[in-house]
Amino acid sequence: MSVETAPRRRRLEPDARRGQILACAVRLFGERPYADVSTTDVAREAGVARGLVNHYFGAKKDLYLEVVRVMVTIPEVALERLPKGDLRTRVDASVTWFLDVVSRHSTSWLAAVTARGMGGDADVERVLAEAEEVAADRMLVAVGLTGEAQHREDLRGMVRAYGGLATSTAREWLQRGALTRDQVHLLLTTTLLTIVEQVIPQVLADREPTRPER
Amino acid sequence: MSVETAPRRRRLEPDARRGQILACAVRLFGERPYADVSTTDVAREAGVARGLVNHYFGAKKDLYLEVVRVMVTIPEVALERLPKGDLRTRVDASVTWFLDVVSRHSTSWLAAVTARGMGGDADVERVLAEAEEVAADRMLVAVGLTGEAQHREDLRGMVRAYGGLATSTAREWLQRGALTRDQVHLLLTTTLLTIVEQVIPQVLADREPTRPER
DNA sequence: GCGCCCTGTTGGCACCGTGTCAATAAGCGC
DNA sequence: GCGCTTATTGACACGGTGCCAACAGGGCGC
Repeated sequence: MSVETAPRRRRLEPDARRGQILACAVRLFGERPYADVSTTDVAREAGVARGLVNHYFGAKKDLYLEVVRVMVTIPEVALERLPKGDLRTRVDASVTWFLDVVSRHSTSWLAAVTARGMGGDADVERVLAEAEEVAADRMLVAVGLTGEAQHREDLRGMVRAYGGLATSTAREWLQRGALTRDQVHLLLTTTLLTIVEQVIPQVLADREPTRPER
Repeated sequence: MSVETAPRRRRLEPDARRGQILACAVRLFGERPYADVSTTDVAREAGVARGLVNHYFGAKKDLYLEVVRVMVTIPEVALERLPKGDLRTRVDASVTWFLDVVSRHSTSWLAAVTARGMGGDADVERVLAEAEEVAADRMLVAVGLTGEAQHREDLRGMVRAYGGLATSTAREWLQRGALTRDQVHLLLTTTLLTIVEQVIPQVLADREPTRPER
């Protein structure tokens, strides 16, 4: 009667084990704040000794960085097939796409965005900033503002700021339930349209008072 | 030659001691993230035994809550003397006031806002939410949207969302230096104007399809 | 002025979570 | 089956936290 059907130790390939632990960590950090999740919890969840977590990820903060990176990495699948139509259409489609993706991964996305740096940690801030960066660039091409090489930095700043609006608005919808999806959609499209049509042209114009016309 | 000018122990009134410790904590948490500030640091900064910190504030998190509460509490002095003029004027004045106050207390304000809950902590989130609430209400009266009793919740949601834009935009200016104050001012005024004039009327209209006209 | 008592203040204790490392055994090749 | 590589473990030390009984500052009554 072989009771020991499961050997207490099972060897996995490093990549597999690492991925399994990371998956468990993502789940736990998604439902509880940073300080309330111990590496022991992660290890228990993965059915593994606590030391192994440190072996694969180093410090707890490093594990958390990986987790946040996974959480904010959005499936960059589509978005390549919507640049047709005028500005309003593209803006509308972009907002729709954004609301779709955040509502689908709402819990983990909320956790990642809410966890703005476990109290101002520099490294976490960096990871969030990188994600903002790619999102902003993607948004720039979506609304067709790829040129303007010399103002690229100003534009990125504007779009990153708009990202803050998108984040807080989505939170009002998904977390607080204070707004409906339609209201959020309306707010985000109208605002983005205003920024692109009114704010950005004025910024581009103001930046070169040194070279009037010619 | 009385060398012992300073008795190693000095008794202060509870309020005074508590306030002194809190002031030191505000300074430390303003320049370093939550995890990097130990209660020992706070005690040393205040020239006091570590146990006293726990005696007055309980757990470290409770002290942090007090600190955040202090950081986000804005001097509610003025703002009562700007409701003259049309909408554009009032919006402009409100944004100017906001930018003034955040730039004056930039470091502590940034620390508080960036510290979105030390990794999603519920209590810290609550304190931030309360601050957002009063800021939103203040903004509502500033732009003259006090009526509309039945839509108050929707309006507050909108304004809170706009607060996210204000936050991220100010961060682009103060922390990243990616935008100038003029650019921030332009973005915030134009956007707020759009929200009040275009988005909100539509929301108010859409909410009552059950009572068409009469 | 001298003591007493109230209470602000201290130092040390026990506990928990983390990071590290040598020891262990799983599983593949022979 | 044997041995070797290495994934995995358990125990150790360390630092930070919360708690508590003991201490002493300084105001009060005498």
